[in-house]
Amino acid sequence: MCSQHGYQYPRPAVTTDVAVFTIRGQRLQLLLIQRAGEPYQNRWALPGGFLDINEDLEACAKRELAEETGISGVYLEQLYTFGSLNRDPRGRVISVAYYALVPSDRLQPKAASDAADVQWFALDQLPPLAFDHQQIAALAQRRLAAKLDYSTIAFQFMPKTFTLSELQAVYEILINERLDKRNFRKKILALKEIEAVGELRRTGNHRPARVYQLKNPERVDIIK
Amino acid sequence: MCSQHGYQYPRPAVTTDVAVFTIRGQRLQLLLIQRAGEPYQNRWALPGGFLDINEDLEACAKRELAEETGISGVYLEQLYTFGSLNRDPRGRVISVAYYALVPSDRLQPKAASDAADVQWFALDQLPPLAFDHQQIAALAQRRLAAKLDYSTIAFQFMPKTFTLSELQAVYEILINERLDKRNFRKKILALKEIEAVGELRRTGNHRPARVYQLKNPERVDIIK
DNA sequence: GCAAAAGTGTTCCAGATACACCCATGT
DNA sequence: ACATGGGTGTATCTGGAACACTTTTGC
Repeated sequence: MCSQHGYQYPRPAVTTDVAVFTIRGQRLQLLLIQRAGEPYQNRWALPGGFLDINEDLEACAKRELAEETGISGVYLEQLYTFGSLNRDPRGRVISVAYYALVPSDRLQPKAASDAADVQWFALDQLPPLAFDHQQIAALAQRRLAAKLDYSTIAFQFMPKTFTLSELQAVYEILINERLDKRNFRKKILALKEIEAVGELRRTGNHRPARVYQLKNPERVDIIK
Repeated sequence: MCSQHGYQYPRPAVTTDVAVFTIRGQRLQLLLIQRAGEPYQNRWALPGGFLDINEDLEACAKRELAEETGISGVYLEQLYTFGSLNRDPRGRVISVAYYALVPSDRLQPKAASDAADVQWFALDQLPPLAFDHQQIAALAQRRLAAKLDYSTIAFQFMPKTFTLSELQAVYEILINERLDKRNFRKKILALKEIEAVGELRRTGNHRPARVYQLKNPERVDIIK
């Protein structure tokens, strides 16, 4: 099989791993699976697995994510490719890492296939991770933070419809500081990325809020 | 050989390819090699090649670059990993793409090993490229353009010592517009990334220019 | 009527932009 | 002496930051 393509040298294995983020309980959280088999049995790890020979890289990331956690249809972007010689005890394994963002209303992952358990963890309370997944998670977090202020990536954490206060709360969690309400609304509306849906949302003993939605839900734009 | 690591499914081959940029003749240019063998014999392509099983990804990029073009010791950064099913007629090949920047005084590439020829091409006059290398080059160029205004990456095009006018000329070529001399100098010096070397450079019938150098030549900082 | 979040404009400041002249050299 | 690129400071503009009160609802 190895020499089927005319290049007969030993080949590394290729995997994809995905750092899945969401906002939950006022915290940025990361989705981990507990490994069912060796190596690193019972350790927590990023969802991911081996690339099928006839499978696109991104398709592999999506498939493993769906198989291991039940999550699909979320924003997914390639992060970096990790290939240190000893990152996997099974031998030479190259991992093409992705990161994904899940809206806060679709976060009921279910353990499946080769994962013993699936759980969200706050980023400042991660358990020890398998392989170099700590490094991957850290890079993903940095990339996310960087993209916050020159793209509309934060919108990918929002459900289909949301209020401006909900959006502001997401931003405040992500950058970890309070924002001025008027400046925030001015800036967001100036982006022309969201539109009022026409309804009001009443959630308690106070004035109801306008409901908004993304004009292009799939799209992440570069701003600035 | 395939099952030496316990994972016995067919594996893709892994390569690295490098988009090498320099500034030459008032133009941003890309380094290409002419392929000596099949597939795409005689076509122009990015330097690159197969990953050795005991070789780090970045080491592979550096090695192929040195072998095929004689270039070494330049700024190198991972760009993106390409893995479309049919990007290589030899079969399933994943390419981890890098990009590199070469100072304008070290740009005498020499064809070696499996390259028939090596040449610089202006980016708006590229020949047809092998594989998906056109796509890789285009992405590299976009990444370079993006990094220009939030990092000090442009300094990597400069030789060890340079004048502010030379630096400004590089910026003007990269962003393709004229800059104001006073504002440019103010901004660059405010970065505190370069220091006067103490000498003057006399190049013609006019006042000699102060010579500068990078404080941290290897380093690319994120600014803003 | 009171508590609680939604909604709304203006002033101020800092960083970017526009702009013109003298300096040192080679011929 | 003149042509050529090197070197310098100030006024203006603009986008971001700071800031407080009224509105609508549920209880």
